[in-house]
Amino acid sequence: MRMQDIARRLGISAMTVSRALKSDASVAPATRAAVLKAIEELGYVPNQIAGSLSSSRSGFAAILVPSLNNPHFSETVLALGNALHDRNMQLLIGNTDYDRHREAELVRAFLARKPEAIILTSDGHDPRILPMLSKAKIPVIEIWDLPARPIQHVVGFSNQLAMRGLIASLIGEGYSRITYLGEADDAETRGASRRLGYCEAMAAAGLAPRLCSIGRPPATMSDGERGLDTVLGAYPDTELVACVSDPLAFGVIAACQRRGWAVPGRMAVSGFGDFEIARIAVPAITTVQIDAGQIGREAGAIIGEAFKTRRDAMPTAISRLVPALPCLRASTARPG
Amino acid sequence: MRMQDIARRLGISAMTVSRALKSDASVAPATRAAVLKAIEELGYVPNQIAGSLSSSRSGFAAILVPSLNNPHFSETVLALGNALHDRNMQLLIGNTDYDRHREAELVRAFLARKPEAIILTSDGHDPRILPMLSKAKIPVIEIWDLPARPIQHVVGFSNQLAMRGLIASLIGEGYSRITYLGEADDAETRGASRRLGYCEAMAAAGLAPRLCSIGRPPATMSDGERGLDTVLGAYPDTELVACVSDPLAFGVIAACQRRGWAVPGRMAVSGFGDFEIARIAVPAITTVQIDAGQIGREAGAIIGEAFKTRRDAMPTAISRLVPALPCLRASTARPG
DNA sequence: GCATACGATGTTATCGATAACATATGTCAT
DNA sequence: ATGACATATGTTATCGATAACATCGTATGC
Repeated sequence: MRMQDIARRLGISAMTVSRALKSDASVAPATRAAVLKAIEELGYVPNQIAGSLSSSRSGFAAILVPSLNNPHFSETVLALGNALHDRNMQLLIGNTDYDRHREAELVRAFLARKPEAIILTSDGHDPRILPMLSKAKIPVIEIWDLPARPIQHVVGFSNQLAMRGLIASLIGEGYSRITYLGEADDAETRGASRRLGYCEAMAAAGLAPRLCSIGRPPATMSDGERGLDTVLGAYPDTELVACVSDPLAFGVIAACQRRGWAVPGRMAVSGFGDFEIARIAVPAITTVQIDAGQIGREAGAIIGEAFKTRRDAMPTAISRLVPALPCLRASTARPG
Repeated sequence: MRMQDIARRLGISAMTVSRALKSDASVAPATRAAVLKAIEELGYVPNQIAGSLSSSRSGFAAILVPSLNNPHFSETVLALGNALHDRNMQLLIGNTDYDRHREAELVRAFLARKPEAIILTSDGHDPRILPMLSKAKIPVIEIWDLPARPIQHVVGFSNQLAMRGLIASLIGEGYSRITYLGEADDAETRGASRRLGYCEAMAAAGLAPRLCSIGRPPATMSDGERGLDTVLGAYPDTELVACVSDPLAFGVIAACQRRGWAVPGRMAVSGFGDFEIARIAVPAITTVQIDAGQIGREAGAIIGEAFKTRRDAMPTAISRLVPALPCLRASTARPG
C-alpha cells in the first residue's frame, strides 16, 4: 500500500496525503482529518525508506555502546532516546561488544543508512572510521571519556581525574598499601585512564604504584572473585583493593567474605561508577558517582544545537563535562 | 558521492559497481578489484536507503526489549546480532522501557523502515500492533515467555512452569511458609506468570499462597531492600522469600544482612534468572537458570528458516522451547 | 563451422515519498 | 473593484541503487 492508494480512495493527490502527515504543512483541517481516518482504517504505515531517500532526512541518530549490559550505558541510551524522541527522531543502538573492529563495521553499516548524528563511546577507535565520519558531514559526539584527540563534540568526564580524586581521598583516610585491580589489555580504554589516575594519586603521596589486572574489559563480578588471589599473590600486605569498576569490587568483596575476612576490617575495597549494587551491597561500596542520564541529555542537546546551525559545516566543536564525584562508603570505612 | 561517480571515474557503468559489491554477481575479477580499490580510496559508503528502496530488502531485523539493563536481554540481543551478522543482516534494537504504548510506537517506527523480521519480548502487547504486524508480512518472533495467544513464531520457556518447578523443589526441601515477592501492576508480564507458577506449586502442596508485591517492573535491588519489610509486615512468620527475580532477591538478602539476620539461617531467599550476581553473592542465590543466548540463536535460526520458505506467505508458525532449570544454592540451604 | 550458452557489461525503468514549482480559489487593503 | 497575497491543492522531477532486460563477445559441443 502506498500513499497513492490512500489518495485515490479519497480523490486527492498523494502529495496532499504526505502533507497531511507533516504537522506543519498547510492542509485544510477537514482534509487532514479524512486522510488520518483513512490511514487509521487501512492500517497504512508510510514507507520511510522512500521518504528518507526523497527528503534526505533519515530521522534517526545512531549510538554505539561497548556493552548493553551496563546500567550506565543503558541509562545514557534511555536518556538520549527520550531527548531525541522529543525532536521526532529515533535512536538506533549498536553494540560493539568492546571490539574496535566491530565498532568500525557498525559505523560503516550505520553510515550507509544515513543517520543524522552519530554517538560513539569514546574508547579508542579504529583509525579507519575517521575519514568515513568526516565525509558523512553529520554531528559526531563522543561520550563518557574525554578523548585525547576528540573527533568533534564531546560529553563526558575525565576518568583519570575522577580516579585520582577517589584514591587521593582514600589516602587521606589513612590508607597507603592500596593495590589497583584493573583489566588486562586495557590500552586506550577508560580502564587505562583510571589506572593512570590511580598512579598519579599514589605518586603525589610518595607511594609506589601497585598494579594488578585480571580478565579483559568489561570486568565482571567473577573476575573480582578470582582477582583477590591475584592481588594477594602480588602484594600480600594490601590493605585496600581499588577496583576499576563496581562489579569487580563486588566480586572482590564476595571473595573476602568467602574467606571469612571482614570488609572493611580485614580488607577494604573500592569500585568505580556507583552502580546500584554499590549502594545495596553489604557493606556498601566506596565508588565514584557519575550521572549517566545527564550524559545522554547533554548529547541530545548538542544534536539539537548542531541542527540549528546546520547547512554550513559544523562551526565549533562543543565539549561538556559532567560531574564525577568520589563517594566514600562502608567498604573503606576506618575502624572506630 | 554516488555509485555513478565511482563508475565514471573507472569508465564503467554504475550497475557494474553495484554488482561488484554483491558477492554473488558476475563481474570480471579485475573489474571488481578496480571497483573495490576506488571505493576504498574515495571512502565511498553506498547509500543503503536507495538500495533498500530499489531492492525492497532493508537488510535488518528489529528487536524490541523492555530493558537494556538486563543481562538476559543483552545476551539474547548479542547472540541474535551474531546470528544475523552471519546472514549479512543488521540488528536494530529498540527499548520499550516496559511500556506498551512505547512498544506500539516503536513497532510503528520500525515497520516504517521495513525490517525483514521483528522480534518482540512477549509481555502483553498493545492490541493495535497486531494488524500492523500482520500487514507487514514479515516473520514475527515472540521471545522469552510463551504467550497465551502467539502472534506467529515463539522462542522461550514457560515462566509459570519454571517457577512452579523451583517452588516445588523448595517445598521438597522442607519449606512451607514461603512468601512470594513480585512486582505491582504486573498484569500480562512475565512476573504474572511466575506468580501463577508459585501459586500452583503451593496449592499442589496444600499450602495457601502468601503474596506480596513492591515496585513496578523491572524489580530492582532497592525494591528488594524495601521489600523485606513488606513481606514481614504481611507474613511475619515467613521462612523463605521467593522473589520474582535475582536482583530483587539480592536486595532482600542485603536487607536481612543489615538487620543482622543470617541467610539462610534466619531467612531463606530465592530468585529467578541466574544473573551473575546469583552465583557471586554470599550466600549464592537459589534461582532458575535460563540460557538467554540460546534464545537469541534460536530466533536467528527461525529467521533463517522463514527466509528459505519465503515468497508464499509463512506456512507454519515455529515454536521452540529452551530449558529453564531450578538451581538450588546456599541462600536456601537447610541447616545440617 | 555454426549454433547455443554463458559471461561480462550497459540501458532503462522502477521503488515510494517529497521538494520544487504551478495552479486555483478566496481574502483583504486601498 | 482590483491587485497583492495567503491558503489549499495538484503536477513533475528527483533522491540513488538495483531489477529486468538487452547487448556483445567468446567458449564449447557436435
